[in-house]
Amino acid sequence: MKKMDFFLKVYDVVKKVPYGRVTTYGAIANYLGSRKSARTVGWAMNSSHQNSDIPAHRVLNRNGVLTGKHHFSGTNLMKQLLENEGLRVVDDKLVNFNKYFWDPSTEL
DNA sequence: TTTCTGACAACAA
DNA sequence: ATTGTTGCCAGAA
Repeated sequence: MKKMDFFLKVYDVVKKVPYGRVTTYGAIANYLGSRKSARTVGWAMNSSHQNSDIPAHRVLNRNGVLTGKHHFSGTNLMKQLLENEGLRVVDDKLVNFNKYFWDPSTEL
């Protein structure tokens, strides 16, 4: 296993998130083996911005809140992307989050 | 090299 | 229920 194994796994999982679905940092971290590495998942996303085609807008925190929206190009780009996939966002939070939640541990 | 921080989340008090 | 601390990994100072 290489050093950046964690990053690669994160990328891989995020890229497999189906259209119109979302997942969380914790879910990915848990799938990778450690639920506490959720932070690192977010870090991977930050890095992914300049590396690959990662749908980072589909990754939210456990509350379904667009925590990382501020890191996107615009202020509401992340929100727009989600709405573009048929989702609904109110007050930087995904509506029916539980319904759209895609857990790699369960569905992959 | 040591220390701090960061798109989070769980546990303790 | 709310607040504070701890764990995880990688990068910057």
